[in-house]
Amino acid sequence: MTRPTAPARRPTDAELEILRVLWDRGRATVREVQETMKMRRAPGYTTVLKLLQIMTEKGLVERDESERAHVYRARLERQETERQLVGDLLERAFGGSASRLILHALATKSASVEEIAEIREFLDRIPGDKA
Amino acid sequence: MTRPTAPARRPTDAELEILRVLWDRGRATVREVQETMKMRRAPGYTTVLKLLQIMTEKGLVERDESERAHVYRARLERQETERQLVGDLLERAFGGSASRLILHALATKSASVEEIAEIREFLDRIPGDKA
DNA sequence: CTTGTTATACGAAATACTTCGTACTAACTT
DNA sequence: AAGTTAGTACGAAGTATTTCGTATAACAAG
Repeated sequence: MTRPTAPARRPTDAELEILRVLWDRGRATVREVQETMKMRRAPGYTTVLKLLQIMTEKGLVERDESERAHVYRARLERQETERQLVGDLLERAFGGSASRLILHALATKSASVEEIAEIREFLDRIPGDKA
Repeated sequence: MTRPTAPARRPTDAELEILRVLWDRGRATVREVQETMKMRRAPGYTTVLKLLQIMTEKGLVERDESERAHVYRARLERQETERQLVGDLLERAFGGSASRLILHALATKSASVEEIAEIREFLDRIPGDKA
């Protein structure tokens, strides 16, 4: 009865947590990922395994099976996935208006002085901005 | 076997689309929401009805049943929900670093000259920024 | 009053997400 | 060789999301 739902264009919550571990470490076994994640969420070993298997099917990660303990790594660069996530939110919630999203992000006050300087520099380098 | 999943802290895709219609119109019947959505996604009438019923249970929207055709409106301001969504992405993908998120948003090039000026003004008003 | 229109309510189906148990296998220990 | 350890594979359960059909009630037109 259900029209096939449009394919999810973004990693799920659990997938993103795993990807972040892989981005930080470059490559990791299931055990290593799970140990690292125990800090935050503490999913069981087989849960992480299952997720990595699914992520392999989806093409989110690559698996090296040459060793007994398979070694995984992210298929996309962190930057690329971040770009997708931001683009997705931009469309879904802000109708593509980057500034509205940015003002919210700035309002979280989590930006440090250095970060703000970095943002200024970036603004200065945007072509066509004559302000 | 499954530990109850932590409650989703954000509206789903379909819910967000409906909320956007309600924010734009202020209040609307199922019919009005569905007509407006036909442009983009074209879900059937009863689908929109069901979603609004669920959203009522969740407390995302309020229902006025005084007329035959119930009238719905969003419980939270657009701003508040946007803030939640941005905060959520910030945590999930950027570890709270607003500037990394912002640089991605800026890189989409969808920000107009006016918007960039607005962002600059906002930056200037951030206390403690002596750049 | 009968018929057609428009509404809500409700249930059910299909997919997706997350979790973990169980089975099995390879490797290491004693 | 037998037992222990550490790994993968697989299936299943529970919640969530999205979709729509069907039933039913209210209302409007003849």
